[in-house]
Amino acid sequence: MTEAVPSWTDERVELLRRLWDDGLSASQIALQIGGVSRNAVIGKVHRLGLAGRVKPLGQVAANGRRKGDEVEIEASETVVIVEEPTVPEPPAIVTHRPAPDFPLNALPSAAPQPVALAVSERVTIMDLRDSMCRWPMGDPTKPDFRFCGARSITGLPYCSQHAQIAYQPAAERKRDRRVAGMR
DNA sequence: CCCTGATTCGC
DNA sequence: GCGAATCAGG
Repeated sequence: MTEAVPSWTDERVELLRRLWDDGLSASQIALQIGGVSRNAVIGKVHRLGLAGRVKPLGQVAANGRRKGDEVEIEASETVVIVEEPTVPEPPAIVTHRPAPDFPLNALPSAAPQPVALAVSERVTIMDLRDSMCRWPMGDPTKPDFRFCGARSITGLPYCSQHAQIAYQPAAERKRDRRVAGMR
């Protein structure tokens, strides 16, 4: 069965609103809601009339694209006063309870390693640069402890692989039907 | 190249 | 209504 995604149910729309309002990007929202592409998210956002959220300060940035249309110099500059002059959009992604932190995987086999990717990159805290996945690998008390180090999703501390593990969408657990290996 | 959101348009 | 493809930009 292809367990077709419910489409935009009230709950999903609600979640979408929340996340969008929290300033998450469409792709991030798509990952969390699950089953939808970022395009789908953007499309929905527009249809809901949520588009044009808080702009990155200053630039009201009109739409950049206008196909066969000529200039449209209407728009009375009713410049919006930014509500919060000092709000850099912190990590508001905590909708589903995040990340298991290192102390946990000290357990025999509770270590988060369902990801069998080619662990080509694994870095020590020293080499952990920005935009690198901070998923812990190994025992933090041992010298061989490393972080995933793969490219993290913008705005998140993890790469796409680990982000999906850390931030699992509120799955519809009607009867729980987790089939391993979708996609 | 990575990422953003915006728009169009066939379904 | 939906979202892939596309566009425009950072």
